[in-house]
Amino acid sequence: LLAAPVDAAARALLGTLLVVDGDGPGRRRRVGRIVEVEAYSGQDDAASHARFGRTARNGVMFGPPGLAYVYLVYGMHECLNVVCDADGRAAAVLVRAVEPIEGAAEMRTARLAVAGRRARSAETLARAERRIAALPDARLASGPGLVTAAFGIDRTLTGADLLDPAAGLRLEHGDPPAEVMTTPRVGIDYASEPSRSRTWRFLDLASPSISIRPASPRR
DNA sequence: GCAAAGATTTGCT
DNA sequence: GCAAATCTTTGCC
Repeated sequence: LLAAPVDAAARALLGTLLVVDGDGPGRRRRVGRIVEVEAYSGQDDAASHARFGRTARNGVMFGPPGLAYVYLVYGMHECLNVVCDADGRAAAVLVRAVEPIEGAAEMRTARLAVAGRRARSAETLARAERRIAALPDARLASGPGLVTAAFGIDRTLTGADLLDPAAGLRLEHGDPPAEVMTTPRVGIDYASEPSRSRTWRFLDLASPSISIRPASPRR
């Protein structure tokens, strides 16, 4: 399924469950439904990390489907990708938003921990804590950087097999959305045409957890 | 070696 | 609505 061309694989990932096992009192089980993704391809895609060919960072994108590719953007946010397409072909699907199903309290705790690490002053920390405490469960993982914050995912997981039923972070089967909307990808204005306009963002408009971005529909 | 820019989020004007 | 925060990656000299 994930071995398909990356746009088809991205569609197929919508509705799939993202699962983090609990391994103690400090890290409890979390489950969410993937409701927004973007497809990225190889050298034919001017928006992809693989557009310059194979490098130290993107190497895993050339590997077999189902591996995790986690990278740091803007020096502060980690983003989770699922490697797709056949082994040897660079492709990955960015997980942009997840709808919490189980363990929302744990996700909120994880969000607070990230905010605590980042805050530069007591005032901004208090403000951030109030903001996160007031978030509806559905908004805890409604952005690529928020998915990793809520699920406790970082770059050390790059290369992990998300299809392994025994993995601490894994994908599990979930029901696909009734209707899928497509738009151009977000935040890739640096890319040339036709890559920039390619409609490789896929979302479940019925979900309350999709990200709110300039290129996304309003709710 | 160096400089530039980034698959984002948050807070303030 | 705009710009800062923050650090890694990558192209190029």
